[in-house]
Amino acid sequence: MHDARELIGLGDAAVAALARRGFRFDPAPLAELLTGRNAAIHSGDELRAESKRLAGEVGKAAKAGGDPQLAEALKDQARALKDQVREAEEKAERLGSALHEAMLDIPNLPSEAVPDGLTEDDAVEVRRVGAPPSLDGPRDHVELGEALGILDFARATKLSGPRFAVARGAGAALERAIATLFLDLHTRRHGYTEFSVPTLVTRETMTGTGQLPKFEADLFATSAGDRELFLIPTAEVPLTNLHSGEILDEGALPLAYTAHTPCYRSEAGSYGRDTKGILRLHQFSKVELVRICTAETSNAELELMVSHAEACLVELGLAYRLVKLAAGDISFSAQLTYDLEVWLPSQDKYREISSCSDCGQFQARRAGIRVRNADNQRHPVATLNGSGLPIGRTMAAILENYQQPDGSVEMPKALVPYLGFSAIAADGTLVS
RNA sequence: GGUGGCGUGUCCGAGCGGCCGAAGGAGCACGCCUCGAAAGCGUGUGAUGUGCAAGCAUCCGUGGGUUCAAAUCCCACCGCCACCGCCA
Repeated sequence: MHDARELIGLGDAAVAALARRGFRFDPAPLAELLTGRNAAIHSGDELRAESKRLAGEVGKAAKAGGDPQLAEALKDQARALKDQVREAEEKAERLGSALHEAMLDIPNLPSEAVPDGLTEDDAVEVRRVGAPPSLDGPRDHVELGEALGILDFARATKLSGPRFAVARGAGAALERAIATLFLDLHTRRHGYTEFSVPTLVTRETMTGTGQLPKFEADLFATSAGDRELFLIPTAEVPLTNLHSGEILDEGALPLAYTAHTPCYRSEAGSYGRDTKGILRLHQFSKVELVRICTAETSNAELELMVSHAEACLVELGLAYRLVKLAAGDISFSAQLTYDLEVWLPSQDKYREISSCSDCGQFQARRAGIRVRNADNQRHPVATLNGSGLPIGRTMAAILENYQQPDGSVEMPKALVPYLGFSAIAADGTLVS
């Protein structure tokens, strides 16, 4: 969420910046709500001050044992004043919440560093790392996974419907090994603190990071009795909201948090896309990175976080490229986003595996996360989040990139200690 | 789910319906003292809104209510603690 005064003050610059991401912004009605609300607050304050003064006089009149008629007259005045106070308060409340609701629907401003364009095709490539393997007629991860007996889509559908997967034997072990490798990497080498967090969260928590109120259709929700909880689409939500409503000491920043959690997404609106395999599921698991820092350092922090996500791919020996997303393609809360795309031999192209975003102060304002600086001033912090990395897509990339002509799949060296085997033979047996 | 107790500032902890944003401690910051430190002494030390500012207003778990006036009275809810029941 933006600071209303600031956004309105930006005027045409804000309109232009939001237009870059395809959002039509009209500051006029907001400005009207803001000035109306402030005027109502002001008059309410004045009336209340007068009311307090009167109450004091009533007290004096009554205590002094003075004129009881005077006290009664003052009470009448005070009663009349109270109606006016209430009126002003209601007006301020009404205009204030209208303003707030309008503000909740306005996306973050793309940073100037973000390239123009509205689609993923407008992303700008930053660099390519590693060389895709040369494979003759590569099989895709679905074919490989089913042949090896480590992925079972038919039974997953039986259990839960489309867009779910079952991993079996070495497949399940592989998921577990990948997650552990990533967590070890981030906690031991990159300095992140690991968390285990709730994956069901309140509406308020979802609003803090910007998933709500606008994108309710993308979420799975649960209810039990009169309780309503949402399944997290990413650990970004609980990790970032860990500090909602808090004032942090500048010296404690940056905070670097990681968690491995299941993620749930309705995937509404992606009907035709990636219907096959484990690239796009309603439930997947992911190791997430979150950094909380001052607004001034968020640029550098984003570069750092991207390097941490990249390290996962380097560690696994997977070829990838880094792209900077176009203004129209970054997520609602982001002001700058890098995507990591891993090479997928079956598709003969790079596919998104990580999204690393600098949300600036946008989420912090919603969630009320602030920092106190040396001068005792308070400002919203900056929040960043990135996948580091999703387990399923990583597994798909490993299967496809490490497949051998004989139908077996080698395991990346970094995973062997976690797995206890170095390859899966074509018939599904493990090679130690 | 049942019964009882409790929810006040960074923490502990007082608080009679008006003089309470709130006593008193602790902590922290600064100053004095000291060769330096500890102790001691002094001063300061919450947040939010609004306003150029001075200021004004709001906040004592949350939301309602009573009253001219609520941290203080009433109601509901939430959370925490203890015991009981149930349970992975």
